[in-house]
Amino acid sequence: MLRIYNTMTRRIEEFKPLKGNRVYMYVCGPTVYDYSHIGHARTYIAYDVIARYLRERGYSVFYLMNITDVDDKIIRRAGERGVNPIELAREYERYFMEDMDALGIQSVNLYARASEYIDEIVDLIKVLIDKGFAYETETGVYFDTSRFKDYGKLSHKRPEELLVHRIEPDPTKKNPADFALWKKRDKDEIGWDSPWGYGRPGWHIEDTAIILTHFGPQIDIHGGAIELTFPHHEAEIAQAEAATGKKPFVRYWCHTGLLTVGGEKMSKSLGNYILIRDIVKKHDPEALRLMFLFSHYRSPIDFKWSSLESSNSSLNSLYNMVERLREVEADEELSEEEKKLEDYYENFKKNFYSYLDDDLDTPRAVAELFKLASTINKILDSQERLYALLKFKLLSEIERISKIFGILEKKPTIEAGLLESVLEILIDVRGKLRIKGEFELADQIRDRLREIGIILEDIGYQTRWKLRR
RNA sequence: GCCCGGGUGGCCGAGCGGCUAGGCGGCGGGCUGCAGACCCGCUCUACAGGGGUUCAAAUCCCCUCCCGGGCUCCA
Repeated sequence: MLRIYNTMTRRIEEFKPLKGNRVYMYVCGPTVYDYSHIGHARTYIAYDVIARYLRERGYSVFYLMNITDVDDKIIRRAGERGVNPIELAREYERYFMEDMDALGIQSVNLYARASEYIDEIVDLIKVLIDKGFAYETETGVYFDTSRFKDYGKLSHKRPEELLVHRIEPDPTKKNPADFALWKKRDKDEIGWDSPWGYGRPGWHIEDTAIILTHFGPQIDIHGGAIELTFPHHEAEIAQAEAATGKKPFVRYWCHTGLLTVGGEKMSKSLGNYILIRDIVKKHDPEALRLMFLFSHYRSPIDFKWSSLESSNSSLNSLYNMVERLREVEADEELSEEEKKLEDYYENFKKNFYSYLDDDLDTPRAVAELFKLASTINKILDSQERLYALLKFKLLSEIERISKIFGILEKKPTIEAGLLESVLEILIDVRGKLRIKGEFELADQIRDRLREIGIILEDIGYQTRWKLRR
């Protein structure tokens, strides 16, 4: 039985989708006005693993993510650069996709751009006004939080707490807690026509419109980082439930812990802003994934380069084990030791999946994986061969795990550039043999290379190579 | 100020009433022409501090200290 923590109830609950084994899953995507940083990586890797696990568990998951391409920050940045905001958004969206690819995140079924849902957003706002949950002022259309009794239920805030605000509220609002559905703007800014005049959507409405369009009034999982709980997700509940009348809008609210660098939230002014693209240049993305798996998705993580390096070593040791297992010769006899390993393996499976079932407890599952690795290494140390069926079982299990975690997915391949370097080393060593007069060995190298299609030609003590046609 | 999370061994990080988590690093040993990988052992009875509850507390309760997040920009 799969159980998952629900921010709404603050409890771990049994996971039961609305419609059989179909899972509607939505995660708040990025605002594309800058390169993505490791905080994004943390969040999206966490949901990638959740989606992968649900699928491995037999659920048919539709994973939907929005791309916020209409937003104040985008407009400001575009203004600074003198470019069109949508063009700027497309550019950073492309970088975002590249980063997701680099991190091995392919689990999202559909990315939805806010700008392509303006009609749906306008329709949704109309419904909210008609039902008396929203009102128009000279600056925009606002959601009337006093009309929605449940406002605050997700973030567990009392109504009086909602009156506290850091930013000066728009004076036309009835209540400081009310939030914008439509912002009226001048024609010189990017925007769209609406029944309330030219302008653009508020921050929270796009997600609700996209969800209602693709999934309808109720979904199974809605995710995002913990910082989005209030006001963003609170507002989404208000918009959706007020508009459709169906409760709950979301069956399981998931929130991932925040990532800090040097104990503080990343910011450019602090100089602790680490981009995904800078990490993957120097480090194995799988090491980053493993680093995140070492802690629970809801726990905060303080990023340290030393942790990433430590995870890289851990990853290497797992790869070594897998390689040894792949290469060991199979036989048909089951030894006493192998019997024990088989029992251990059955036990491992039980533990491993029960930990993942328990609110995706990857730290404990990963711990089990390392114990398994150590057990496999021991047996590979103690005997030359491995019982064929056992070898097969272990390898297929590891493959399944690698699919869930998105690690150990690289097959050892040599790309062309590397192959050339290897050839150069070989030619260099052969040259040294010739200088020493060890022609027999040098000729052997030349002959064996010729057999596989590589021709060596000596010109004095220089050697060049070409491929046989 | 109010509301949430946290503070665990050299480092990272689980556990959340009794049952050796795990990883990384270091040291010693085994294996090895050398290196690497791997195995064994040690570092490792650690849980911010102070009270309390309990047969039993890192885990529950109270107080204090420190850190992070939210309180309409945020993954």
